[in-house]
Amino acid sequence: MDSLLATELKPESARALLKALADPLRLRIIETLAEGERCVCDLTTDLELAQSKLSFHLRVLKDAGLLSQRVSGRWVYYRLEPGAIEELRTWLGAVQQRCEKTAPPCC
Amino acid sequence: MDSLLATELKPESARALLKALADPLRLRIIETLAEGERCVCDLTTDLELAQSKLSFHLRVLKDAGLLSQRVSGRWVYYRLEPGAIEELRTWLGAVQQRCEKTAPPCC
DNA sequence: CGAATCCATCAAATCTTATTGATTTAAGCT
DNA sequence: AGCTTAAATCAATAAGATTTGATGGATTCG
Repeated sequence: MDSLLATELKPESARALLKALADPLRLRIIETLAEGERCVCDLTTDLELAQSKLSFHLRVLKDAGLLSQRVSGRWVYYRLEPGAIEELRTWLGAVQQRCEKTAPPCC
Repeated sequence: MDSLLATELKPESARALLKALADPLRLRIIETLAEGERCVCDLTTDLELAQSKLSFHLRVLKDAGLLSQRVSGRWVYYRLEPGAIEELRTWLGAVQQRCEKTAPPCC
């Protein structure tokens, strides 16, 4: 029915996305995963991070919907969920619309 | 020379924008200012906020480039800087591009 | 001038996030 | 089974962000 409509992001989810992206380390993770799916152990060496630290940030990104994971044996592979950023852009577009009324200077 | 090119946002500034937007109260301020320019005293009553609290968040938004201010006598009027959100959207678009290579599953 | 109003700033208290090192669960290996 | 490795979780701490109430500068008004 509304399959063609971009489902408007809940403010709550939008904020989770914004907050997740607003961190330099997490952006590094995202840039790295842009190269392709990686397992946690490769990420720790590539990014030179303590394992538990990386795990913490991966969780933030996953909870926000920016990453998904795939488990294979002992390894866990993370990859980007590119739709998430698209949704955020759409949401920002809506905010922008509301802001562009360019209301008259007050008083 | 590059006057027509959207000047790419520095990561530092992008993060400031993301962080500034990732807060419910600050989003309320933005939505309110979307109605038009307002002085701080009107905002305190409209949003029912302590003055120093509002002042704090206005500063965060202004430092991120989302608001600008105009001083007139005792009053300070804040208004949206709509270009800021546009810049953020552009920046997000660039991130998205980098992410959409859809690299092959690892291993 | 003196009183009142608008607003920014400051310091202290509190709340939230991030880091660290240790522990735990699960899987694979010999 | 015992040993090793991968990764999540936990508890303690550190670091940041926000809130609160107080203070001070600037401006207007009587």
